[in-house]
Amino acid sequence: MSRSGADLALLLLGGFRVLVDDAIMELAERGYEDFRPVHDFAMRAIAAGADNASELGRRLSVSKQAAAKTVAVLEERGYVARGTDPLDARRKRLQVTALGFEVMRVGEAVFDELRDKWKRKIGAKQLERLEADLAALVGAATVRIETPGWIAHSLDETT
Amino acid sequence: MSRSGADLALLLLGGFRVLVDDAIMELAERGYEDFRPVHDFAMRAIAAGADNASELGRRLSVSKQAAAKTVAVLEERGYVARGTDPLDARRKRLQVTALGFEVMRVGEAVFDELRDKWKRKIGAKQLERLEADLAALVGAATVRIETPGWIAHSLDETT
DNA sequence: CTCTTTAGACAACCAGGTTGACGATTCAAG
DNA sequence: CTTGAATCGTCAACCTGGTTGTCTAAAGAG
Repeated sequence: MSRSGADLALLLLGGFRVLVDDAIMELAERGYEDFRPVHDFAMRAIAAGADNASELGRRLSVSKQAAAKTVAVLEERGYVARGTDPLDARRKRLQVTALGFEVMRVGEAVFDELRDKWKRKIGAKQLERLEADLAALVGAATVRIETPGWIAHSLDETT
Repeated sequence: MSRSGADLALLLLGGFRVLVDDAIMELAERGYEDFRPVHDFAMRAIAAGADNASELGRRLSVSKQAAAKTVAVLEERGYVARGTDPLDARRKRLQVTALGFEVMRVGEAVFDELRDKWKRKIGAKQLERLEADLAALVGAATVRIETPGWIAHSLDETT
């Protein structure tokens, strides 16, 4: 049953989408409306020390303007707070709020539950094997989760 | 080594991106500049009988305007031709050109080569296993490859 | 012959990125 | 202390790839 390479790509994309769509839907049901992976990524980066928009942009490999937009929605939802920096009047210091940490925790739990569901379907051993194989295949390539024309551009146009 | 559910999602996305980015790069090197999965999809649909923009839109679950835009780039690159329909003066009959079929064939070959590379890395048996597992997990969910706010919206908002 | 449906085109808009410019502030160097 | 370069955040304009709404022309049903 030798599938084609294109089918393999579709399966991978399908797996990702099923997982993420389910997670977003579940999060919405639990009261966290329209929470997306990119939000989680940004909050993690902020919690990890990217406490201003420019730095956040650098960490996410995105322009500072794009980072600022993301921060704006996170602030609006109450997931991060923006204060002034006493040491540098240019900066707006970013901080993940309690609510922000909560939604991150719940998001993690939701993903873990989904993974458990998969584990029950194909078995723990095989799921770990699948993950190990994928890790080997993907290698060191860092996954940039947003990427607008994602399906379009290669990561570094060596053209 | 129990990974988290979020990591699993990232691995799947990473696998897809590595595959697709490599394929696009390889296609570009072979002279097919900026050829993307969505183009292949559209051409297949056209070849399969969606011979006008409105029908194409319906098949791809996309507005007829979006379909028309895709057709425009395919026509510009010489992959599809647009003629008049003798039976219906409203329609512009679409046809995949010889060049169009060529790029589809090459694209398929490129993907198959990439799959072979993976096969050499983790073994034929295990790759087939991986595909079978993914197929079981993804289930019947049809993968809509474009999807603009893909990472955002769920397929059918049962909210 | 008239009413409704359909194809395709045009325009306006949206999301989520991009680049460029700019004022305010910081910092390094003379 | 002053001055020039770098950096922060913001604003504005633009790009891509979708969307909806509107319109004309053609087709088809009654």
